[in-house]
Amino acid sequence: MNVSISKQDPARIDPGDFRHRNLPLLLLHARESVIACFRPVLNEHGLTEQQWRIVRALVEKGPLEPRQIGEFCRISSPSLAGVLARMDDLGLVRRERLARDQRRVRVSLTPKARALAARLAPQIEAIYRAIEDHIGREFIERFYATLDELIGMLGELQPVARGAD
Amino acid sequence: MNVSISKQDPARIDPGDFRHRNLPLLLLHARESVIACFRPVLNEHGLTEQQWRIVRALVEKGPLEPRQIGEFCRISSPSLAGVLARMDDLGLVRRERLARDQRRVRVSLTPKARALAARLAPQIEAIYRAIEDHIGREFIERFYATLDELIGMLGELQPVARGAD
DNA sequence: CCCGATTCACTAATAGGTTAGTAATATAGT
DNA sequence: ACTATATTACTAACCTATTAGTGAATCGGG
Repeated sequence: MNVSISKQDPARIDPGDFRHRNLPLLLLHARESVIACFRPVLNEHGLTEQQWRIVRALVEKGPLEPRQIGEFCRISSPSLAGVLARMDDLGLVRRERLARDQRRVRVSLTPKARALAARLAPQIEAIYRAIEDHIGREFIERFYATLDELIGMLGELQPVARGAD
Repeated sequence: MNVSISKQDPARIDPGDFRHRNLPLLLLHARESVIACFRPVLNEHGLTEQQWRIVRALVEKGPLEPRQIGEFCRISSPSLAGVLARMDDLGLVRRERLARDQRRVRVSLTPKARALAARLAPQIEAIYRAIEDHIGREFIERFYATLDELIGMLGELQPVARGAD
């Protein structure tokens, strides 16, 4: 009699079992759409997205240590090791041990990287303006605020999840 | 006299040259915050995020061809080749050539993958409810709508950029 | 029917992400 | 001073992303 009710068999799965759209997927798609606007100019200058994030962070904040770069640029420590090594090879950054704490490293931009950033920054800003022109400045401003809010609220949810170990 | 005006030297770069926050970075952070809620349960069941996206897509839409999976799950063709091969090895999907078009492939879920999805789906849905409880259902609904809108609007911007080749 | 162009899945090479774990250094407590 | 702990950057192994390019199959126009 209850044949029409799904889930009588726990091994059964049915499209209707997903009441929520895949949010990580939607965010991936959105990010992909945005980055696609910038990737052409980055590639033109031989930079990857991650490298540009780091260059920009160092321009904005001055020399940083790897863990600070990782936190600000959202790059994990293992990824960062490779990225910074390649950037060092390319002559974009310099790495030096701190005298007072031999564990730590100070990463700073080379003149070459500064010149690159100076060439790139206006192009990047132009793309932001083009995006604003197309989809509306208010929309973007609200979007920034929404993302900040989401990150803030999920940040206080995660510790709860970790407590369930 | 105009020393206070930056950019007198085109090779000079200055934190103030960035008037817009890094949007791809903000989206990355947001996505990271969301996926962090789900990753523990996925790992518990031995699935990567990409594998779960594919399983879910096949549950929702039935058997698909690689390029359809790639489009829906936002996975590039080269990545997909590896992901599907590993999923095949794990016994999660089956791949068969179409008789009428030997270039194409049909990917379908195995019973094992269906059982896995049946176990996972309620847990995933529970996490969505926990998120809704914490940050508000309305917020999430608006957020979905905003992301859709952004994707839609950027989708019509990109062809313009490609026209500049 | 044939040939050029397109489509499809795939490979190769390199970069980055995730998880787990390591070695060196520094710090706190005794 | 000395040991236990914590921190920092790093390595290893595996998986995924990006870019470029390949070969097989199909399609469309002549």
